[in-house]
Amino acid sequence: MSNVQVLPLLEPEAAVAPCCPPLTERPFSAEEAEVAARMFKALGDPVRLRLFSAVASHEGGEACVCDISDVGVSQPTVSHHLKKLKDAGLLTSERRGTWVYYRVEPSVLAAMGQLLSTAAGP
Amino acid sequence: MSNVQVLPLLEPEAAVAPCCPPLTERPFSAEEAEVAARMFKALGDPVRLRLFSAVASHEGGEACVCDISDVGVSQPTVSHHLKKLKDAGLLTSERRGTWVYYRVEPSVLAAMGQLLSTAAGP
DNA sequence: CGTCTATGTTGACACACATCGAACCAAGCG
DNA sequence: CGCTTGGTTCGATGTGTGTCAACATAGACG
Repeated sequence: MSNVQVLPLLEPEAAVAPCCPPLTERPFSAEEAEVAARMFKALGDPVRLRLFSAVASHEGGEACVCDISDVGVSQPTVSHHLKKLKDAGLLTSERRGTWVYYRVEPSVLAAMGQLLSTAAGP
Repeated sequence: MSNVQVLPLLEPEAAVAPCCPPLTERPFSAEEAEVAARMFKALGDPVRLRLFSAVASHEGGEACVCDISDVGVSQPTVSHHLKKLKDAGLLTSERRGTWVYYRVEPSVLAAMGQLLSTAAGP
């Protein structure tokens, strides 16, 4: 049983900087690939991508679950995917009264954008 | 008037737009999410990410399998992942004599970069 | 307190996937 | 032609994942 749950807490500063250089700069090391693949994987599901996009594009940068849960799957599945996005560090959640609001972790888009930035920019 | 270049500034589905608008622009439709998730998923594996990065960063933009197959898995597994990347449209392959060369599909980085581009740059 | 709505959690199940060894093609070389 | 090296395909196997129904929790409200 290799079900070790060692989740290294993502410190805010650690989450921002050390993700990775652009994919085109040099071959990724195993560690870099592990970290970056986790983000890509989290967005590698259509339902999660729609949820993420719905939150990211929602006004104010945050969205209540009730506003984004219309993606064609059951409510527990939505909750499951939101949890995955949260575990991957892409979203944060906060309960305010009856509803739970999700919000995009700002550093994430920057990190992934840097990953895909070509060395030869415009 | 045959060399008119239409700039796809306001028409996301026209011309260049290879798959989707930025994630932050509006909620993705099911079809957009399906297409985009396929690319993210292809890069959502550490081994594939290392292979892709190795090809993308290799000089000349292409690499022989023999040059990038040192990622800690067996050679059939490497071939399997390269095939997946090829099926996802991220890589192309060409046999030249003894060796097989892989090369990054150029439009891919642009497409994914556009996906993650925030309306307001950093 | 009891009840209703909004989310999260659990258990179960089917399917997909990553991985390997072995067998199989392709090109060069004696 | 047989041999060697490079690469892909095949079959099997264990693990991961998406999904749902059922249950659990957290506030709001009467």
